[in-house]
Amino acid sequence: MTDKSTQKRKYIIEKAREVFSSKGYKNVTMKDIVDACEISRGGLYLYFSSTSEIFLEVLATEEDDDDDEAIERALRNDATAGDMLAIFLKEQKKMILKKKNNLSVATFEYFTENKVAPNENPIRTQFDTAVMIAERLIENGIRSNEFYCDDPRGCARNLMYVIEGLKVAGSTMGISEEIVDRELIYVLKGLVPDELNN
Amino acid sequence: MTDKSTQKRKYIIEKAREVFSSKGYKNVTMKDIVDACEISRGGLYLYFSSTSEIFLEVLATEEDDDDDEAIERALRNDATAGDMLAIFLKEQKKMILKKKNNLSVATFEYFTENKVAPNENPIRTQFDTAVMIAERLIENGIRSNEFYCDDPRGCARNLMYVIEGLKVAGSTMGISEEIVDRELIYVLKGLVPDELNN
Amino acid sequence: MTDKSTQKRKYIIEKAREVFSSKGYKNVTMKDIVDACEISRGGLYLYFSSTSEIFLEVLATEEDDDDDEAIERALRNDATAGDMLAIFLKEQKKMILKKKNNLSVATFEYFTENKVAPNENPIRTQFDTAVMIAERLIENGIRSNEFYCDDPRGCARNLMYVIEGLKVAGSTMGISEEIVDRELIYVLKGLVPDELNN
Amino acid sequence: MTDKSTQKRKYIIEKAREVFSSKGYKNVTMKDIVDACEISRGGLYLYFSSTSEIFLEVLATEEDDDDDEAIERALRNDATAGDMLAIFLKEQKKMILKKKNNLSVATFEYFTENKVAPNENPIRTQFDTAVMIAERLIENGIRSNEFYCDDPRGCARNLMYVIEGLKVAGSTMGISEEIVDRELIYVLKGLVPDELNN
DNA sequence: AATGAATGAGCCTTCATTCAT
DNA sequence: TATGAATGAAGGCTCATTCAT
Repeated sequence: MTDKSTQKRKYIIEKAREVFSSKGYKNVTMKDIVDACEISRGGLYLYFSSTSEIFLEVLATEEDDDDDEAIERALRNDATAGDMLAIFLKEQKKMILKKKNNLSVATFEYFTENKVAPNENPIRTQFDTAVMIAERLIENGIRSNEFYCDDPRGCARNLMYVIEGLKVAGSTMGISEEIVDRELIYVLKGLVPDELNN
Repeated sequence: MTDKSTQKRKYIIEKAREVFSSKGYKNVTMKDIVDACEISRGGLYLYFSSTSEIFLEVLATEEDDDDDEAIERALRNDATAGDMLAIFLKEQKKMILKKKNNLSVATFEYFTENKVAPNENPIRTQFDTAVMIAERLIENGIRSNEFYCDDPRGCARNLMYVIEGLKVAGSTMGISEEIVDRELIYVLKGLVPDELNN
Repeated sequence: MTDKSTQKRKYIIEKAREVFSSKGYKNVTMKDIVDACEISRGGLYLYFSSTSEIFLEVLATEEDDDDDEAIERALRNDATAGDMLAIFLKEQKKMILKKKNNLSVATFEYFTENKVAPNENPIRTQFDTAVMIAERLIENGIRSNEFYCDDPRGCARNLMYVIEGLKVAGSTMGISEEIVDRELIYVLKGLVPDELNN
Repeated sequence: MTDKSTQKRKYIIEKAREVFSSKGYKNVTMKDIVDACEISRGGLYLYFSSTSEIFLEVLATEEDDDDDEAIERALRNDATAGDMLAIFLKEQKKMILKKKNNLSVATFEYFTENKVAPNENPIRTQFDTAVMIAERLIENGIRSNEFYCDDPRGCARNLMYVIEGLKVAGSTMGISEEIVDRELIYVLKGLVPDELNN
């Protein structure tokens, strides 16, 4: 029972993720999720009692992410720092350009109307994690003399804020791959010793 | 007549701006605006027939902005480039920290569900304008030897994307003034000749 | 004033006739009439206070009808009874096939929901008039030996009920000119001495 | 489930029939039907989403009609052709005089604003059926020498158009039983050999 | 556990009617 | 007289939520 119902919760979460991914947060009704899950209205209420509750669980339940894995693999092997940062940025680009399932719109919608304590806020957690990863990658590069930077954390943060900005731009004004590249390269230039920039 | 009704339109727009400012876009109903304006349901329909229509007019109607003016004044006088950039950033900070009426959430919501031709998109226009202003200010600083930068436009863009990122962060994770300052300073450091950074 | 306002009433009536003619009765709003007359909402209320009131006046105000006139002319001259009946029926056909401005739908709608004393009912009046005319035409024909009929009034009534039936059929099922002709001819055959039918 | 909901549909249809019967088509709102059914607004929308949809089903769902049955019975026994025609006409009279649930007004209203392909038009179908029945009855009478007529179909059609005309007259001008009788008798006289008319 | 019919609150929209100018 | 802005009642529709089965 408990086991079975845990399974069902997971099932609902995954279906709901798809729904939020394509419709954002506010546009999603319980019926949308009921339909996606092909269960009954009442059935859904046995597990969750609002879209908000479901959404939080969707966020809490990490999607299987082969990307982080790719980075882990790279870190374990002998990839150069540049290679690894490239992998990281490629992932970020996918999200900016919506080439991958993307909860960012839904998340934005959710957290703009539901204020949450900072430390419980998955958005912040994800952001902080991303900053940390970027920082680690940059430090790696510094150690291997590929990059130069006297404030790796500051740089990582700058990078991530630029990426956030690009995500918004992608959703609100539309943005081309070229523009994303241009901005990312601008940031990266600051990491490369001057003589290489010429 | 026409004059009076123009007044009323303006009145509605301003009330609506407050509403969108505090509730975003999707959550706003015609009733909300009716209530804010203290007019009748039918009365509102005399002027506008949907929240979307109203919202677009809110965007189109520039809020009286003493900030641009402040910058203009500064430009006319003998303010240093640094002073002027400071004024510009102070304004941006206000928006990030929501210390001033802020449509960015509503705007985000609107344009994520209503795709618009790039050149008609007020968001993009505003963004481009801000980039232009920042670029101009930076160039000023370069001319007066206050700043150093070999890609003023790139730097202006980087600055604005960071600011966009900070706005989102402000809306979704919450953000303190310190953090905003830290990020802006990080960008500015890149503008100042190295010897001064020490 | 009185004179001027009488003119205006007439003006409104005629514009309203067009509206009722094309939209029926129930679909017509005060605004429709206001728009057709190009006057103000309040202005219309100075003359009439409901669509019902206007509609009754439309009915009461005979439309200038060149058809009756055509018949009158025919009656004055030496047209044969057959010619005259043909003119009469041609008019009826126009109405059935909606080739002329036609209040019959509006009238039907009005009188099905507003019961009126028989003698004040313009529909009945018009119907009775039409029966009378038909009767007179038939009698003419009998006198000239063109027609044969021992119950001219009954025949006239039968004719007019068939015509009413054809009007409904025209509005509800659609009806072709051939069918109208066929039915009218069926009735007329009863008027022609048997030997001529062969 | 399906069975229960089928029952409910039927229930709604029957209640709606009464409503349309007494108020016509255009005056009927979803609320009227909700009230008649004593269900909730939302409940009705579970089954139907517009008055139009409901009305079409009302038309499609034949009301239990003991009349056709009466005729069938008569046909099976040794009723004379005259008897049978009398039964048929009695039914028609009921409808003309609104002594039985009568959708003709509503139907008229519906089909004057919703044009439908002729063969899908239930009004036409019903009319054609009635003509056919009348024709059959007349032919019966001819075979038994009760009636005389050299164009049974034409006569049947004439009869039905007169009946349609009488229905409209009933709705718009009001009509007495005597008048109905008079008109029907007029038509029937044409069926009876002359010598009997005296 | 699961179903899905039913409810009713809440927003949308239109229109007859009024009223200050 | 004439205007047209303003009102609010009425009806449409959707959706979260409940509940009998």
